[in-house]
Amino acid sequence: MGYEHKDIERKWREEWRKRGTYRVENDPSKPKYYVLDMFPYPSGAGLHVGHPLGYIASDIVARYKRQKGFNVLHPMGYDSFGLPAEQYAIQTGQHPAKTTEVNIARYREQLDNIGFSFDWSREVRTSDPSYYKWTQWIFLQLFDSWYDHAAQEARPIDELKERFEKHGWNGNDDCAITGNEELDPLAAFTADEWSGFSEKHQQAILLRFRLAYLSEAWVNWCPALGTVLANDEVKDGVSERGGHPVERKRMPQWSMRITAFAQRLLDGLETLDWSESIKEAQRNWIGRSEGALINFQLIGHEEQIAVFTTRPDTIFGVSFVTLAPEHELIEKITPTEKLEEVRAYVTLAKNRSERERMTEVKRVSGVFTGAYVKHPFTHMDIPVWVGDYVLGGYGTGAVMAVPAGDQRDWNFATHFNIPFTAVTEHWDISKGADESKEATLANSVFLNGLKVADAIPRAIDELELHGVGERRINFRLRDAAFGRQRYWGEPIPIYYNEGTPYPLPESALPLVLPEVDKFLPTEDGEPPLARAADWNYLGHPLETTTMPGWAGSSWYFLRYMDPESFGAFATPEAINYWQQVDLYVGGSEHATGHLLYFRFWTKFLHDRGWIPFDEPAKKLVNQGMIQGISAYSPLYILGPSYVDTTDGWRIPFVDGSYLELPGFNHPHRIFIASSLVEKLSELDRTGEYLALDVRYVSNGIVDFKRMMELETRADIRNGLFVAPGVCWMQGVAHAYLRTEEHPVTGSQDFDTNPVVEKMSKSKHNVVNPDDIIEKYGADTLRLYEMFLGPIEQSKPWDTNGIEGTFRFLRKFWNLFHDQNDAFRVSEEEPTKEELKVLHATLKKVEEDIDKLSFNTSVSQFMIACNALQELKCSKRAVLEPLTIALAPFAPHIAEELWQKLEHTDSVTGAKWPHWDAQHLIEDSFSYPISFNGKTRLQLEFPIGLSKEEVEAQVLANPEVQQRLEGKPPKKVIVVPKRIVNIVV
RNA sequence: GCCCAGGUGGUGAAAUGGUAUACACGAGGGACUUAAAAUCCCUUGGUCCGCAAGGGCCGUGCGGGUUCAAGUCCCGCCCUGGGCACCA
Repeated sequence: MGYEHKDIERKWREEWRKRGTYRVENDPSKPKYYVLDMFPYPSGAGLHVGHPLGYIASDIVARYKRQKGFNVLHPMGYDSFGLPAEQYAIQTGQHPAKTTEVNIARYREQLDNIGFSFDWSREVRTSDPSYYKWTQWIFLQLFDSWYDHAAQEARPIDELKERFEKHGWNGNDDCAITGNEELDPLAAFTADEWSGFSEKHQQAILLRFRLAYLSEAWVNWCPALGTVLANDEVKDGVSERGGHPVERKRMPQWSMRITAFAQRLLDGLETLDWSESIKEAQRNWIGRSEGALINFQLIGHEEQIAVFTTRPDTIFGVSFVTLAPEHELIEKITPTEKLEEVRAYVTLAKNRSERERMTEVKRVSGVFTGAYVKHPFTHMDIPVWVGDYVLGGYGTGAVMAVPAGDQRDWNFATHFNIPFTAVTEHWDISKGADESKEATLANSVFLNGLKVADAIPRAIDELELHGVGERRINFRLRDAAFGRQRYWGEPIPIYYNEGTPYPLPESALPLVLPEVDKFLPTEDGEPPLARAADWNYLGHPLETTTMPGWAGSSWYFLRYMDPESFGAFATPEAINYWQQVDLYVGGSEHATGHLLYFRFWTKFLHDRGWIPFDEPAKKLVNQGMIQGISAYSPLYILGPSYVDTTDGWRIPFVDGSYLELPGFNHPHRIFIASSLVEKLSELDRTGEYLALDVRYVSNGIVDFKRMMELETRADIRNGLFVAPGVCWMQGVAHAYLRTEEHPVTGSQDFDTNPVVEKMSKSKHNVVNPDDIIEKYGADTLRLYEMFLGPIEQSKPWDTNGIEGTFRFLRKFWNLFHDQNDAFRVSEEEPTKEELKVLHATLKKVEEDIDKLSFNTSVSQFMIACNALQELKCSKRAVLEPLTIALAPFAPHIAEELWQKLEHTDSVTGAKWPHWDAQHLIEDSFSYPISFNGKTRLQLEFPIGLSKEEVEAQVLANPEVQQRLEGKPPKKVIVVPKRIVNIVV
């Protein structure tokens, strides 16, 4: 009886599906609102309670906006290409498409249980050929484009070709050109020369300008995964997924020229309503720095060494030049007698893994090349060194070393005893470098006496005047690696004619992922696609690498606008109607990956005229993580011993006696499976903690009874548990729950150590939303997730707290029902007080949704419910609008009550109730009377009273008089409807 | 090291410069009940005085400041979480 959440929720899920309640049409007569959640990857683990947090928030906004009269696009789909399915395929032979299908079905089921208002008719999957046809199409457009820096936009490559035909190329006429430059700079050519070039040569040159291009590039090669990783997929020298070692390697590589858009990606941030931390992360990632490019003439060679510096003002402090070990001039300039030594160092430095270089930051290493350059102003000889503190991939791979102004240079110079002088006033160079921007220059000829800020432009002017340098803006952002030596991704629509890449014609799209016998690289190290029979286009070999995970997710928001569109990724009508995403909700871990590529592709599509806006999402909210509370029990290993049981199980255990463990109230007896003991002894992990499955833990105490109940179920291998008598862990074969000699009988509790950390399977702290919904219902789950705290904050999940929201829903239900659960709503006129509760709630909830402050709106509903219960109010005029307002938060119960209120339409379409300020007007206000800011008493006065009247009445009050002890107050401050403060 | 976010009861948290701790959990007490569940009511920052009614003092990471009034604004620190990093 009462609020039967299971029946209600089942009924309405079914009803919504039947009625097509959440279907959205592209209806230009209505104002639009686009709410989007970040694309989920359908992992095999399914959803835990942390995942839907953002979806619930966006669903509330979507439903609210719909009630406010907007046509709301709120779609969902799957970023369904990706590594885990492929890893699983390699292990099991199961086709990734199949695994993905199963995982998606599971995701869908879980999502459906929560009651989201997604329009599933618009679902997209990146691994669906009808979708990736357009991912490939966009790739072809990128291949067909170059970046015109003068116009600051992407243009068709044909225009560049025309330009070459007419004017040739002067070496740098404002075209973006990256990749291969440091190894093989592209020389200028005339129009005549261009015409004389072979087709192959012309294509090779055009490739240097295309926005999707193939080049020899340094890549992060991960041998264990057999693939190339992007910079943001590598963390601490190992792969982000799986933690395998990664090495630097040079190989032909498809890349995206995102660097061409660096300045616009930076500038565009100013226009976005995104969190400051995400914008800052992107700014750091793009890493713009202003400075100068300075050329140092090599002595005895034609070449110059170009360096980039942000401190050209310290030019007179240059005491040596350092090249990165990868620098191409090293071989050339090193005299024969030094060659062996230099080569040895270069080999060593290059082979030092990223990890070593990271952990040995403080270790200075380098070698003198024997070569010298000329100082551009003083014409003194400056030695050239090689040092691994200079990075090959940043700037020009060379620095002018100013030990007096840069700490790293100072360390290097000090280590190798290279002499140097101060370049700023009053500085003791024996103590370190003066990196202060407030310093005044010294020993610097024409810069003497200038502040750093003034010296920099002056130095650049001089460099330009002497033709030895120029103003230069440098970006940290690198071009994005685009090819993956992987099977489960979009095939790159490129074929090769005598080694030259050509685009497939649009008519050949989609280039469907072929069947292969194994999902592994071939014997000679080719990617899996090389295994496919007939992997060619009209006899020409097709590209065998596939696109990275971020390809499909860089434009998916456009496909939702028009998912069926056959002739375009979306029709112009659909794009013009839906425009940008109004609210984008997702995790902040995508700050520099997805969110940057997403913006990049949007800018590109804008430049080429396919979409009318150049930022994908106006407002972005990062939901915080919901953390798990892990329950730890100390792990004591006292040495393995075994007991054979009568039924043939080998019960390994560790000392059968109870242990008094420090910090725990109850004695422990811990048994550990033999294989585990061996493993742990090897690892020497005695004294560490083991995680217990949180399903058995309540308030930090293990509920032994519950554990026994749950573990008699079929799937006993799910997780670890420790009991007074038994320890059992996932993946340990020789463990058994019950023994003859050590029967587990009692319901003896024991303590665990709670630790708040990331919710994950490996920590046994995962809470599954399905379990919560089973017990409390989806509406309670939705409310509770919102009630936990501000959306963007991380917070631990504590199932114990959920009772509060569950109780609230039951109380709300009871407002509509009598003691016998008969529906009873009166048609009486509401009282003034009841109306005040209603309108205060509508006002607060509306304001809070606009601020995305959902926790406070849930509180307000609770306050209203408590107040109405107190007032014994069951009047339609109050409850009906409240039901509409609650619907975005708890749609099932609201729909049920709405129906009971004799409505035949859905509450989803009900107009959001208008709140009226007249119901909120108070007659009087209870003033806190404070003395020197400390509240001492309350006095009630009518609202209409003037400041002076209030002051007079307050001072006339006997209690106030008593506190004043007859002395006149220094000052009395009256803030109407706020406070009275008396200064004594 | 640099950048960003944050620090308030036992816990999750609330508070346009204006009554700090709303709402909820937990805890304690009580009502109803044969009992349990459910529901409802009361208490719940610390501390001191008082039999009590009630009252005093202290309290939003620490130290200063502005203000009639500071969790909120300013200056200087400390701590936690996240991001970046031999980036020239």
